[in-house]
Amino acid sequence: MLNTAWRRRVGYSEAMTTAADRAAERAEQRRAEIVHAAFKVFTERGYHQAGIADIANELGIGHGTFYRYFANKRDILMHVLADAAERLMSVMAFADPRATDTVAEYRAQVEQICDRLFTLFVEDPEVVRLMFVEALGADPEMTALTLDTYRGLAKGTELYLRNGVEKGFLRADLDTEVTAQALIGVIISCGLSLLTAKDPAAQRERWIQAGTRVMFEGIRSPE
Amino acid sequence: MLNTAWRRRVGYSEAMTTAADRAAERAEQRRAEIVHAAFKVFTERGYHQAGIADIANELGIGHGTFYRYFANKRDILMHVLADAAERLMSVMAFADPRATDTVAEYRAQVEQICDRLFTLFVEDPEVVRLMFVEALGADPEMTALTLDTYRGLAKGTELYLRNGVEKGFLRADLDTEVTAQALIGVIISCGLSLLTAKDPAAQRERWIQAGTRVMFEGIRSPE
Amino acid sequence: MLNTAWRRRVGYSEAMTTAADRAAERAEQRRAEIVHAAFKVFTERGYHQAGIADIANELGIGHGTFYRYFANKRDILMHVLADAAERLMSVMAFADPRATDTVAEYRAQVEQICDRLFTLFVEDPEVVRLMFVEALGADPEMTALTLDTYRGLAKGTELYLRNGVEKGFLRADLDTEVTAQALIGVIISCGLSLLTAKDPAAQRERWIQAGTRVMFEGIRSPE
Amino acid sequence: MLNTAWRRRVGYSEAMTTAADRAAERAEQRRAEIVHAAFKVFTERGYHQAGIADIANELGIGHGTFYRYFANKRDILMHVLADAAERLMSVMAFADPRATDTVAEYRAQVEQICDRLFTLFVEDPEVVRLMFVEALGADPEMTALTLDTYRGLAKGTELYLRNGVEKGFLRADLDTEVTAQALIGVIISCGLSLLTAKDPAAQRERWIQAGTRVMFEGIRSPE
DNA sequence: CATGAATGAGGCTTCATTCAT
DNA sequence: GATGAATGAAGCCTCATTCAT
Repeated sequence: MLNTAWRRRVGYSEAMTTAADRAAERAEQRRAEIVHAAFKVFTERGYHQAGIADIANELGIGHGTFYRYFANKRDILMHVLADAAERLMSVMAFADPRATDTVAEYRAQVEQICDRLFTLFVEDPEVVRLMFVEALGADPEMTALTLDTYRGLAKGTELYLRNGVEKGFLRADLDTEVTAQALIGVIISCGLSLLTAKDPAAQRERWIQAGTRVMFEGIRSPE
Repeated sequence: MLNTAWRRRVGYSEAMTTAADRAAERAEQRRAEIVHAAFKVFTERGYHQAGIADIANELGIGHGTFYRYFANKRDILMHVLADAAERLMSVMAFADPRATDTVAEYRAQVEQICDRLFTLFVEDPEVVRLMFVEALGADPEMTALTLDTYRGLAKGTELYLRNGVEKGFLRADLDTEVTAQALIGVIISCGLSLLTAKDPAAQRERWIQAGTRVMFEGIRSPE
Repeated sequence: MLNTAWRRRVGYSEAMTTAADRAAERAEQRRAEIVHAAFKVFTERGYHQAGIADIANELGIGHGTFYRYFANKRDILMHVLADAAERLMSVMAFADPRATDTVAEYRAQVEQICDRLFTLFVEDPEVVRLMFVEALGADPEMTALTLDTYRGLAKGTELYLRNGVEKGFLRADLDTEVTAQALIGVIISCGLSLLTAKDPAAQRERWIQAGTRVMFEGIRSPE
Repeated sequence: MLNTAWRRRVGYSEAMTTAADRAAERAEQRRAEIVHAAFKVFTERGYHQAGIADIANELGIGHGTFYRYFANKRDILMHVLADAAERLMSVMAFADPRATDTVAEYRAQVEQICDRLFTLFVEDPEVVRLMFVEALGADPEMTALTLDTYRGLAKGTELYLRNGVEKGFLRADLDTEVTAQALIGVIISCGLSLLTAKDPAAQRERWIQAGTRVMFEGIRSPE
């Protein structure tokens, strides 16, 4: 379940009618705006090069206001990353690991996940930039946190592999843990690649094709 | 240790007795020491958290001395990364892409490369940290440069795949370019994984096994 | 005192009640305070010996505050010099070059200008110090700029001389350009002289007398 | 006799045959070379912008060597200025203040002095740059010293004026002290003017003409 | 609540000077 | 004597953060 360190807990209550509630709603909206602006700024200039003033500027608010919503620069980074992670997760966690019973089914499932994932990469390259670049290098603690997140993604992926092994349509001796990490590596590489691709949409297709081929059949020629 | 594998040996003539030569040699040694110290400091604290003073302190030299050998902080980063890249390359570029004629031969070759590569990852995790973490996130320009480097690694890897396709022991329709990038992703993921592994040496073996299995045979169960 | 003569009055509308206006006014006042402090510091220690911290200290403000109002050390120098130049100009440019028709009138005009000018020199020796010492030697570019300023002063002085030549009360063959520069030289020399004079006020009178005598009649004894 | 603060005392003994003497001679020569190089460097970049390394570089010597001949950067400045002052003095002190008995004779003398002086300005603008720019603004102490030097030059000039007053060919009520200072001002202005003149040689002539005309006859038209 | 003026810790970099070789 | 490697004081500047309005 990923790591919870940068998970936002946004508790909307269903009835939001009092003035205080409306204020809280507006505050929450403001927070979201700031996160959005920070997303853009961190992506464009990089976390360290970006300043609080840049974020405030982006929104046309005073930079003092920023501190009414976030404790400090690190805090907003955490929230931005939580947002990015959530977007990533919402795509990857869509399917049910135990829903497939045959290679064909699983393959279809993988293709679907990849399709959605790589679409995200093409449409929101900021997510890639944040998750695979800024989060990784912000500082040692951030690096550790990010590696934990990657491991979390791998754990999620592993569930699919284990399902396949248990149901017998994947190799019985598959090292599900390491293999899952390797697959995450492929995904990261795809994300980074699309970041600078001239025609990301076209590349996306190739990655889906090539990725699933290797994943399922390997590279070797059928004898 | 660190300073031998990757140091540019400019080919001094065997007679190295003049004062100028000795001075040049000592200067080169100093540069290497500083690079080594920066390696450590950047790895431990991260590029942005690290200061020139930290590097100088590590060596017990005045921080003014640093500037006799490197123009500025960015300069030393470039040199450190060049070193890291060279170490990585020297391991990956060891084999001859066109030397193999069968899957078995190629697989042996891959296993050997992985063996050497993952050994580097285990023994010099700093290289991993520098190449896959710090280089990526230092600043936008560095990010671009690093992605270029990754692409270069992929291009190198592609040569092996193309050889296999041409010789017929790899699938004819293999998308060598994307597949090579995917393999680089696996390598990156392995590096990052070993970075925080409890028992990196043990993990190394699993990665070699699992990695080559997926790569050659895919994950699917033989029907 | 200092801050009134030369301050650019941007013509605020009489109703200056909005917060924004008051803020702008305070900012302008702050800028003026900093310029004033810099005036003092540069005069006392010299431009190169003075530090931003000295200026901030002089005002009892944090040195970071300085940078909210001026881009850098060079910037404040430019502003200080602009102020000094403006004060100098406002004294010299007071009279109308074409207003005089006889030697006597012109001489009275010159005496008045000198009176005002040398009064400035006595009362605000900082202006002299800044314009004739610091500005000249700050750096090669500043030197060129300052020499240009001197030339501008000479150009202004030349207008008076040309008026006299045209009206016939000054020598027809007067080299107005060079003579004007020579007169500026006399003024500079006076300023520098008063800078270290024991009794500047007394010296001032002598300069006015001796200066105008030489200027109009030369040094030679009437035969 | 100027002020002695930056006067070099170079005591050549007539017999210079022993090894020690030859060494001393070579040392003296080295000192002169360094002064010459510093002259150039200070002139080109300005005192503060110039570094000891620049001077050493100019000569192709190690910058440590510099300190074997001069105590510090300020020391070399003093020597350079002494050199410049000497050159200036040697031109101005050429004539005998008491040698003239008529206006015509004195005027000829002045023209000769100006001729030599302004020739120096044209041929060695570095002297001007050093004496009238760098010396003035190096630091407060230097400024004071330089103003003293100017006063010394004025004192020297005053001797000529006093001679004229005593002999009756200059106005009896001439304020010789201030007038002398004014004349120095004209000379300074001339020097600075020639520094940036497009055709210094041509300007030189105009300065001599215009300068002596004003000095002797004033600017007023003969009635 | 919003603001932005004020702050100062912190970091980079320069360069005059020293001193061992 | 000559050298230049080493040094660290000194100074500029940035920017995250605070807080009075």
